[in-house]
Amino acid sequence: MSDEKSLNFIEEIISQDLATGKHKSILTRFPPEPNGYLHIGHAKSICLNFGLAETFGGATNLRFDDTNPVTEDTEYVESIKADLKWLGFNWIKECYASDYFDQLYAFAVQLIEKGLAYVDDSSAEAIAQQKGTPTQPGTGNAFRERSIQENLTLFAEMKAGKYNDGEKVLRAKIDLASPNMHMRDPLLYRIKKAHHHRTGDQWCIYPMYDFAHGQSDSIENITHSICTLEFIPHRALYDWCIEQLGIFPSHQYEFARLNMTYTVMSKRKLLQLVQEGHVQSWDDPRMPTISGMRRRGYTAESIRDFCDRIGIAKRENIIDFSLLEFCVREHLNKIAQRRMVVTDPIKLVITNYEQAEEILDSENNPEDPNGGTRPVPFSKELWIQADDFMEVPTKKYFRLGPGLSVRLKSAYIIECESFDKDAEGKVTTVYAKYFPNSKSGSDTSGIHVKGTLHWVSAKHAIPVELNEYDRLFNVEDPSSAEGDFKSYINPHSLHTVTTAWGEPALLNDPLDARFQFLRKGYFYQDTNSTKDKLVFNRTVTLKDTWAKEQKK
RNA sequence: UGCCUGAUGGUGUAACGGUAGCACAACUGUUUUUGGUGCAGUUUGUCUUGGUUCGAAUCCAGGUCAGGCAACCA
Repeated sequence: MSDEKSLNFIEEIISQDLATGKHKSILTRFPPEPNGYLHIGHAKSICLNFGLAETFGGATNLRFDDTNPVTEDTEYVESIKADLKWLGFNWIKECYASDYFDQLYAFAVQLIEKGLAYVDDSSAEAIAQQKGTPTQPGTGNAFRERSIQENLTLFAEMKAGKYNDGEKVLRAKIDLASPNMHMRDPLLYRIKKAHHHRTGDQWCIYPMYDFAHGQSDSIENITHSICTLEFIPHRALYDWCIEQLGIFPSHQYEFARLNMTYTVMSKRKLLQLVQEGHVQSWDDPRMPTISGMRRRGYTAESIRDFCDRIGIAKRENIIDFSLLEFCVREHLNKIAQRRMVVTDPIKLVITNYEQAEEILDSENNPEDPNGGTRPVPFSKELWIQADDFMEVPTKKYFRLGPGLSVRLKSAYIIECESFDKDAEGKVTTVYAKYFPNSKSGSDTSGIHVKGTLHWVSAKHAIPVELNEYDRLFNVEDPSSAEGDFKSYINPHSLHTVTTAWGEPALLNDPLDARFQFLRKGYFYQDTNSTKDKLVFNRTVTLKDTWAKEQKK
């Protein structure tokens, strides 16, 4: 570890554990509950857990924390695995907490035998009340004093299905006066006569998180069990279970979860967005889900780079969305194929161009010396952007206007001569002459222009549809803003451009190609795109210093 | 009134008693056949009050602020 890069606090703990011989090698785990789709916050945890194993020569288990049958489903198991693979991570073992149900049951029996657990017949409300408050100790009840034998019998009956949901629970017997609420006789098992996606109807009692997670870690010999800050108060219980059971001492460490500006990260809120139709699906490109980002065109590399850059610490944070965008642009700039697409088109007629057409070459990627070129047809009538022409140009406007000259990318320098307007005063056609000796690559004209425009030959153009995305919320922190977070949804987060013209090369490009549409942004073909109707999602815009200049 | 975390520029994150650094953002300039990219630069920071020390972001004590802690969820 001679890197200049400093270690985060978990890496420091691990390198010490390795140095002191506490562990010969490390084993981490990523433990999602299969009740929803993975999002960028999970990606942080994934990159941490798998990254740690990579850095220190260990391995990582994928473990589904499936102890609540009513919320979980195999659909989620599959999507989680797909997202993980797409991100580029490989787990050494695929595990399920439900694989340990027998073992966990035996652990509970052990605790009862040691007089450390009891069956409680109280209602949920009664138990909550008896727990006291953070400032007041809890009070016991008579069930707490049941004999070991009685508890054993009752617990076996719970397992056998003798009781209904909510009739009885198994609780640990710890300390009702503990300043840590989680130690006030926490629930270990509850009755749920529900179908489990893996164990079916084999069980009707299910372990709670606190009785399943640490023991699962221990069973798998996880050395470093890493979770988020809200589990800090659970650690005492995690340790208590392991100690009382005398099993492999896994340890829990906590880091701060990811928050990002202009988005929400809780599963509950994301679910609302989908169910109430604010977005179209879990993989809507505006969602912070892994599948949404994938569909939008973010690369796995850029997401991993992002997770690397945000760091790991214990303080609450809210990361600028622009950092994610930076990571995406940085990667895409290196790999994206350059293409020309005109949105909001107006006609440009080259008055002195007499050939039927000619084929020009344009570089696929100026950042890649081996990127090669593609043929681009040029002709007398072209499409250009409406905002690349101004009837009365402002200062520092480097585009087209009466008498102004620009270069057409990979083609010729032109000079604007005149223009037509329609009845409403909207410019419809621009007329310009071209300089035949200014052809790209063999320019002998000696003319210097400040602007270069992208264009598409009208008779060769293919129609494309573009989905332009903006941030989903119009405030930085919708979750802590006053009122309902949904009232801060940006109504313009999706703008669909139905009449755009693309260059013909697009027809032959592979489905999963990454594009930069010159001067517009990075684009990626949508899952609903077809050969007959090409649909592209805007992954991210280009940085636009001209737009900033205009705002001044 | 309790317990647990934490506090370094706008946002993240380093500095492990000895020069407060890096990245993003913002802003300049420069290069450019993308107002992209690249390159160079600028601005902005140790929550507070005491103490220990030659020397404190770092150690100690008090305070302040922020977040968390009670679900038959994870």
